[in-house]
Amino acid sequence: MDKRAKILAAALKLLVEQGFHSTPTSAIAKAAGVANGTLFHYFKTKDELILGLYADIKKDSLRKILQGIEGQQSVKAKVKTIWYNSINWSITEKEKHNFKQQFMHSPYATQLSQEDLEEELKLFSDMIKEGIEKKILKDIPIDLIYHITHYQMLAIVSYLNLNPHLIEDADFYELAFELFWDNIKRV
Amino acid sequence: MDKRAKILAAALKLLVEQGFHSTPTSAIAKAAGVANGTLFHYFKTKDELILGLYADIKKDSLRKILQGIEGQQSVKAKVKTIWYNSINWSITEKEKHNFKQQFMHSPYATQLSQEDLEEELKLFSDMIKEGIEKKILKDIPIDLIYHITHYQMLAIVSYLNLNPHLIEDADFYELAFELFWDNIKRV
Amino acid sequence: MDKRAKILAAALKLLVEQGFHSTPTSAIAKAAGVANGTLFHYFKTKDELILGLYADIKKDSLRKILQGIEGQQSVKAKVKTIWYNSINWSITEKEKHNFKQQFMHSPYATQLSQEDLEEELKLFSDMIKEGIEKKILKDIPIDLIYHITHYQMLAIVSYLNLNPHLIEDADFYELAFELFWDNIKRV
Amino acid sequence: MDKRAKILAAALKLLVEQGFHSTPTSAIAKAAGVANGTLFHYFKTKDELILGLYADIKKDSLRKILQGIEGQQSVKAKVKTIWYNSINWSITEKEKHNFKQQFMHSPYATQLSQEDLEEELKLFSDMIKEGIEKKILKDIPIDLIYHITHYQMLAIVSYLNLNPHLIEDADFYELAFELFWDNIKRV
DNA sequence: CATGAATGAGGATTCATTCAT
DNA sequence: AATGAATGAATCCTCATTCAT
Repeated sequence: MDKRAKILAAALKLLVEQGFHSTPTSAIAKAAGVANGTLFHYFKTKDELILGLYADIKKDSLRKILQGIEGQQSVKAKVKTIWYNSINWSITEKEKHNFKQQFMHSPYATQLSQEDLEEELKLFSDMIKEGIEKKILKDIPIDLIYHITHYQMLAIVSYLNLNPHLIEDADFYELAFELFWDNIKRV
Repeated sequence: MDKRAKILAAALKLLVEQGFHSTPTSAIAKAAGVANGTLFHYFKTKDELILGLYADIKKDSLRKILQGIEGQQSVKAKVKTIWYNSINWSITEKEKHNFKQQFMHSPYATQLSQEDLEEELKLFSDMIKEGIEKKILKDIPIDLIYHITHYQMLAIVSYLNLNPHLIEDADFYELAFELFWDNIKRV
Repeated sequence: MDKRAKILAAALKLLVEQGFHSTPTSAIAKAAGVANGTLFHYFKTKDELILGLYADIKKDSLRKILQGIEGQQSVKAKVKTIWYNSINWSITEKEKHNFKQQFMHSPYATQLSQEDLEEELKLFSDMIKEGIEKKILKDIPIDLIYHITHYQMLAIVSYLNLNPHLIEDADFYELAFELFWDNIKRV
Repeated sequence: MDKRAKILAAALKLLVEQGFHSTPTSAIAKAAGVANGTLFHYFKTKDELILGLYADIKKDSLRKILQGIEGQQSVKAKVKTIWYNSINWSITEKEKHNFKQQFMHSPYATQLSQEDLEEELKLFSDMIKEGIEKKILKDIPIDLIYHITHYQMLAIVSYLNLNPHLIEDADFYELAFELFWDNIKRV
């Protein structure tokens, strides 16, 4: 692992544990095993480090979420794959998930471009559109469906973190997905 | 308005705008129209101010959310009242809602007691239990229903903030509630 | 006990325990059972309180030290009385003794007038002069004898505080006085 | 002189002049010609600076006090060497002496370990023991002799500071030592 | 006399950032 | 590229003192 990666890894751990402002860059450098100044060689400012970390995490998240979607035929199967991948990523990459949540609810979020915010929506809007056209999904605005979906997944992640024994329980995922599907499917 | 209230009001405004750590206590005092030391006369530390503000906001939120629930007969009417009150509070008290969200995703949240975290759940669990027993709601864990409900409301609030013209649209609330009701009602 | 006395008593206790600058006037007022402002009604400033406390303590010390000296005939008996009274006062009024020591080694000491500093010396100089003239004491400067005497007593007080079991031991006082007497008596 | 030494030198001067609590760290840094933060780079807290200064001064004092003692044969010659070295150090290093006195009479002194307090006693106890065994010194507890000796030296230092013309007067030192010697020698 | 809320200057400490090596 | 000593602005908090009641 090169120094840049070491710094990012240390930053992720400490920023999530202690919060953005309560984590000095010196602590990050120390945890990364590099000198104080080295951190600023790779990231011009602390903000750049945090924004860079967010970008890295988001890229990682999107990549993992889309895995296996190509092989799926039906809209429901595609949605299920994404739904499962999302929750799986948030559980296995708990620190990254927490970082994202903390980031999105901090003043840093205002620095994100419109484009950035809508990136995820765009990836899924074709699939949602297809679902609506095929009368599988409710005929409501695409971004409303996206919103509901996103928060449904957050609900399940939060619930799993409070009930960790369910993480390995395949039945629970089935149940949770069907709950969610009732929410958006056309009746 | 007494000085304590002035300080809390100024704190709410600034903390939401600039974030917890980027808001100096001096700025809060100035905005409240009191001397620097006065803030510390009412709140021993900045943390105590933030925790105190959270407690105040939570109390306000719970009070408003429960309004009018006594008059409702059916489980669905009760749930609808709470659902509507919640969203209404989050929209009309946008700053307070944002503060709560930022607070819950910050390291401050870890300072909350278990009791504190479950307070809202407890208030609603009887109603949820009644719904399950009467075969109106799905037969799944109470706290799972609570979780889903909570996040559904967050989704709608977030969606309304992105589409402010819908805030006055009664039809949208009907639509959104029915969506949500599909999610938890027994089929 | 009136409020002024209560304040002085509380000040003595806290100032000795925590030091002059680490003891807020608010803590003194609280310990004295009076309001913050009341302290400043009796003492215009914190410095005035400390100086006033010193003055009180010094007066108390001098009064006790001179007790019973009138009844003594010989120079040695007079010196012994003073020597014993001094040590006794420092042991029984330990807090006052410690306050005096801390005061004398602090920058406050520079605020004392020359007169103030020499008051004790003057009280004893006649006795010392008599001792020298009667060839009982060594023929060395009066203030040197006074200095040596003063520090001898401090030595014994310090030693007694480290060995508290000797405080009740009359033999020890005899021994200690003879040691000291060897120091200043003419041979 | 490196920055750490510059800070210690400035601290010594200012702390003695103005007292521990009346001397801001900013004033020390300024006097040392370094930035405010630099002081905290070398000393984590103001307390650590003061404790560190005390440790340095004590080391310096002990080193100077023991100089030349190896060459002395008799117990009296050894004691005289130490007595003279001690007074000499206190007079030439007046600021350090005053710092030590102020420190020992402040609440900082309670932070010293038992070991720390007894270090000087231990250095001299062999010599005192030898003196008692050879029937040169009075047969009284070793630590009592040490106490008396220590305070005798303080008395002379205090006297010399009030009478500076005697500092160069070799006869005075002879006189003062003989006075002291009468105090502890066996008769 | 007594109170205690209010003040605001002052001080210890932190920390992002720079830069000479 | 890497280091870590050095910087000084920024911030939390303290506390002597005032004053309206």
